[in-house]
Amino acid sequence: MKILDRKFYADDTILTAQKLLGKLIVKNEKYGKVTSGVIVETEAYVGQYDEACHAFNKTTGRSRFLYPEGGVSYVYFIYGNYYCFNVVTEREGIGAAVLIRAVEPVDGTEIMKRRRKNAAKPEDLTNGPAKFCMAFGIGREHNQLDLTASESTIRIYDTGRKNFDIMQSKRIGIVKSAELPFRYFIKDNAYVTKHKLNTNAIKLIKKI
DNA sequence: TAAAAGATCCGCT
DNA sequence: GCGGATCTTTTAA
Repeated sequence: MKILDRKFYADDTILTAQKLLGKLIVKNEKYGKVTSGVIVETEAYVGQYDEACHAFNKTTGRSRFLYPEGGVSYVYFIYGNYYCFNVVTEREGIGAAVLIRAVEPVDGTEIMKRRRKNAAKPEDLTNGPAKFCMAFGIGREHNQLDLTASESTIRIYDTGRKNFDIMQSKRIGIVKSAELPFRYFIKDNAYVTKHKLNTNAIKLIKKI
């Protein structure tokens, strides 16, 4: 498998959010083990005209990490309890990123189960942005990682997975710019976040 | 210095 | 489907 390179992330944020579906995210664990999963749900945060983006019209203590060149991680803390993991996109100076909302577990599921005691079923391990971070053990120390480097703790690979439909909907849990349809997910995948928006979603792309 | 809001999860209905 | 928990980050004064 091949690691996604800088060029992949330099693309338009909305396209990158779609292209990340079906890709494999891998994190190194102790004793040579890894946790990994296929990305099945993403959201785009584009900065310029998107008020929900942390970088909209400003640079703050945390949002300064949204401006490096694409392919770097952006991890932030939310609701007093949870972490969310993003991938910075486009070129240096543009504050935009893709939020990883859900993955389908591949390797290290026993580690994920240990970290996700509340998960009754396998699909509860990683079907949500903060659940994914809990299952993978992602925290502040994983901010600003270069995801294109083979020695990085977290990397994203091209799997060659195909034959799936991409669905589009409004984003979940935001108030500002809530009308923008920048959420993307793989149709009929059991590991996608459960939400009423799923049924109203628009069919977008057929992958070959 | 203080106050309000927040890219969520979980338990209960 | 709905509301509470919980505390960091941001913004305003």
